[in-house]
Amino acid sequence: MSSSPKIALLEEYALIARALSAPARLMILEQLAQGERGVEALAGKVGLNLANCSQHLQHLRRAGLVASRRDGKAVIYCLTDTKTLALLDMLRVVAERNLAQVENILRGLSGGEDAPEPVSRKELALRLDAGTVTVLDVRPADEYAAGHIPGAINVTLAQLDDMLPHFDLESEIVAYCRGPYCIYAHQAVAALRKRGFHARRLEGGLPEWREDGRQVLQTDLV
Amino acid sequence: MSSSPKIALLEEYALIARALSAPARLMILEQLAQGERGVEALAGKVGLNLANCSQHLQHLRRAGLVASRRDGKAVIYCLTDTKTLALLDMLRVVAERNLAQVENILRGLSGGEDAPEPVSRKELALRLDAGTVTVLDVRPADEYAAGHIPGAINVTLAQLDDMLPHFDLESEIVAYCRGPYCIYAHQAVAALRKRGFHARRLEGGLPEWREDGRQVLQTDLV
DNA sequence: CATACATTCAATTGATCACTTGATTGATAT
DNA sequence: ATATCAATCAAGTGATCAATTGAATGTATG
Repeated sequence: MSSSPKIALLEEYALIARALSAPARLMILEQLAQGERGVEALAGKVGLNLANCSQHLQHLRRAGLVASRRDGKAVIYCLTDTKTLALLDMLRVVAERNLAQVENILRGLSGGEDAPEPVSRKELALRLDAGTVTVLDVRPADEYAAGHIPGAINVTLAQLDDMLPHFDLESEIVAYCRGPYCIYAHQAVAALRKRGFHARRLEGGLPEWREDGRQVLQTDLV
Repeated sequence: MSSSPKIALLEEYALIARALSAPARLMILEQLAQGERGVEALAGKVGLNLANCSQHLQHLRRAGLVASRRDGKAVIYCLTDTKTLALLDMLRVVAERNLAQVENILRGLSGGEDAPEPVSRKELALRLDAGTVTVLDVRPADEYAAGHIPGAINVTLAQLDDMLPHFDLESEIVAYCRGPYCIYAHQAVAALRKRGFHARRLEGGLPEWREDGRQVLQTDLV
């Protein structure tokens, strides 16, 4: 019951903003950006109670950000619009520019050092063709299997130390993860640089890479 | 008290989203996009209680979206970052793409007809130079005085009917207002088209025009 | 120094939200 | 049909929020 059309419009915009105003829902959206998921899988990944996760999903659906379809007993959710990724990224950009707390946390992730500029997706694509770079996918194995950059090696943070001897101290390493909200790549780069490697983050994550229309490899789902 | 840096980051992003989750605050931001304002002026424009407006402003400041300075007895607020405008516009885009309700309201504003595509700022600038267009500023007189597109005529919706005889039925009229959240231009275009004029909206409003680095004229504040 | 003014703070009320628990729906398999 | 499983619904609790009112703060002016 809105008095004027102006307020009615603003209430719709506010509905979307409200949908983005809970960390749990941002994590759900980050997961859905990787690909469609069932409710139970989402609840597990995000660390939520099943019923709670279902409620968050319906909150997101009311805001038009996700859609669902039935597949047998399961209900599969997905993003309705890849533009949502741009909105999420803009939210991050504004946060990084205006909130000192965000800068502090990011500096903390880099071990107090200044992190190097991320590598653009275009540059990585060129250097992948030229073979002058090692690419690390720092996500959990199941997400790597569901789709990854061709040539990328799947190494979780826990496995990283064991892998160090296999890397070249001279050539550059580029790490990526789920996207701008994911900190795995930050942490991997910090760990590698502390040990003397030349490491940088990829700008964005797999969803952004896919959104660019670049090739994504899927491991057999036997 | 955040367990992990990841959640701490997401809480910061969510803080900004929460700041955008109330229509009143979106209206405040729209006003501040026009230029800096005192608390009382904002409260008046947005139709809020003074104390309430002050609280909303502090909510926005906690999210880093606005900043304040003292000027004598008054406290003047302004946007901290023009990137915020891009975030607000993205919010609108996602809403228009995914919420049927938004489409309904916008169609209602255009009197049930399909509204024509808006005129780009670049096109308007060219046609202003060529003199092949009439530009209407459909905002209140004080906002027009504080800054407007050179050559634009200030006509509020209430005055529009009286001005109709002065307009040419053949040449095109372009109307603009505060920006993407403002519906004055929509309504003016609908009214003009209903009467047979060739009218279109400008894409964005004065803040976006200024953000492009284009000329803005200010009426003397004698 | 006292007064007036603009803004903020503090305390209250009603509404909404996040999360939990337990019951219910919908679809498959035996 | 019955059992089983995934997901949603319903109800309850504690927390947060929006809006209002009245008091307190800080700044300029007499």
